[in-house]
Amino acid sequence: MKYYRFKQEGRMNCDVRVFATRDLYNQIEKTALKQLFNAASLPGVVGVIGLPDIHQGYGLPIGGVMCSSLKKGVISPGAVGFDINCGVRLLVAGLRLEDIIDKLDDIMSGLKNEIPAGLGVNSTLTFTDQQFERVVEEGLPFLITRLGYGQTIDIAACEENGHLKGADLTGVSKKAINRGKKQLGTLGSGNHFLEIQVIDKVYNHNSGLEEGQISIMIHTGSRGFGHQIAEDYINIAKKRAKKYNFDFPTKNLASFPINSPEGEDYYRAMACAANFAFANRQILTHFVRQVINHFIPGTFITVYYDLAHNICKKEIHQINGKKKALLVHRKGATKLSPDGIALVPGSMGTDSYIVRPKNQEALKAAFESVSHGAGRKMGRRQARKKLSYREHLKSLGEVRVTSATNDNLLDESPLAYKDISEVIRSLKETGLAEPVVRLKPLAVLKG
DNA sequence: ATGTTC
Repeated sequence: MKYYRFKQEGRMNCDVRVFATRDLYNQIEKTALKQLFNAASLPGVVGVIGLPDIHQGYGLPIGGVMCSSLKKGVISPGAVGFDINCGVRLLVAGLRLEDIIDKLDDIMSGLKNEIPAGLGVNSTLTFTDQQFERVVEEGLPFLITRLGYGQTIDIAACEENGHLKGADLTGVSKKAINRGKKQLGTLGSGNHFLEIQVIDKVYNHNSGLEEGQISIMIHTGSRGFGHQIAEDYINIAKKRAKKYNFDFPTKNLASFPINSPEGEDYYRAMACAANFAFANRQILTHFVRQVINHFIPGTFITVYYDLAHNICKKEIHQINGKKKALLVHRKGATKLSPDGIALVPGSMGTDSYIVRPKNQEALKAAFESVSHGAGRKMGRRQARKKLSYREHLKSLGEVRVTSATNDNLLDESPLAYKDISEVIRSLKETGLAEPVVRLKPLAVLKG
């Protein structure tokens, strides 16, 4: 286990641990570290960690985890971020590379036709007010058993069974609901993608997966719905700072006491956005099943796992050797599944991994968290300026890219992201995780 | 990330 420990001092309420080797540590921005110290200074915060690839974010850095005491702590909309339950789902098909390779182009254009993608794009589906309310409050169990999008066996394969409890639409603005209702069943834009992959290396045979098998990865979140909820509550938190006599170390970490009316409202609204995102990935799964079965009838597609990158949840962890009930905020970080696996996606056109914990002590010290994927190396604007289309195409190699909009292609180029193998190496070196399976992209539908 | 800049 390898981490840097910053002892509690000044306004901090707890230590900060940053999982990194010396090399990695030297690459971390000062501003990202400062954000961790700020997080540790919020009332009732009892644990803050940074994962090896942290970089500056809004309030809390991407790759940051902040735990507050459920009794005395805060809940911070900024620490969850704007894309609530942005996350990744992995599907496994009963197909091998040779079964699909000749039909890949047809399947990709089928997916492009079926799945709305891009900024501000709306769904092809319509939901009544009541259906929408039940989907976001009850999550996958309702969507699957009552609306028919998938099979009940899919539910158990998702983090929290695809349903964050306590979701309640009453604290969600009309504006958020109106945006959300039109967007359930869409891919989105930016780094969101849908990718067909082949399993090209199995490090551990307990994974149940075989080399040459086909998988599909879906990366999307809660679209305008979660974004609006985040914006609404961040604004409220900034305004209420006085009421609760909070002197936030930075505005962007504005928070509520967990047990305040506003704090409870945010949790219930955040849970709605989390359920929306689980449902969104489930509906896209339904489209994937339809399209692949259209071209290759009889194909069985299972959900391998589905996890969140940006969320806060009530969990039990050890603090100073004692079990404590915490509210764990993860931003650009994921929790290991009950089976002890996590998905670590690469950028568009690069490898992804399934990982498992390497060192149990590190796992506990990190509140069972690992990195969420290859972070950005260049900002969006910087990527557009610095990269040429030719370099970008070359970096994609054999990977076929279908873009919904052909917009901002360079923003999401593999060249604008860190090398995923470096992220995996850093997880190994810090003892957080090791690879179980490597997935190689064949074709990607870019959002 | 996002009907694209508190």
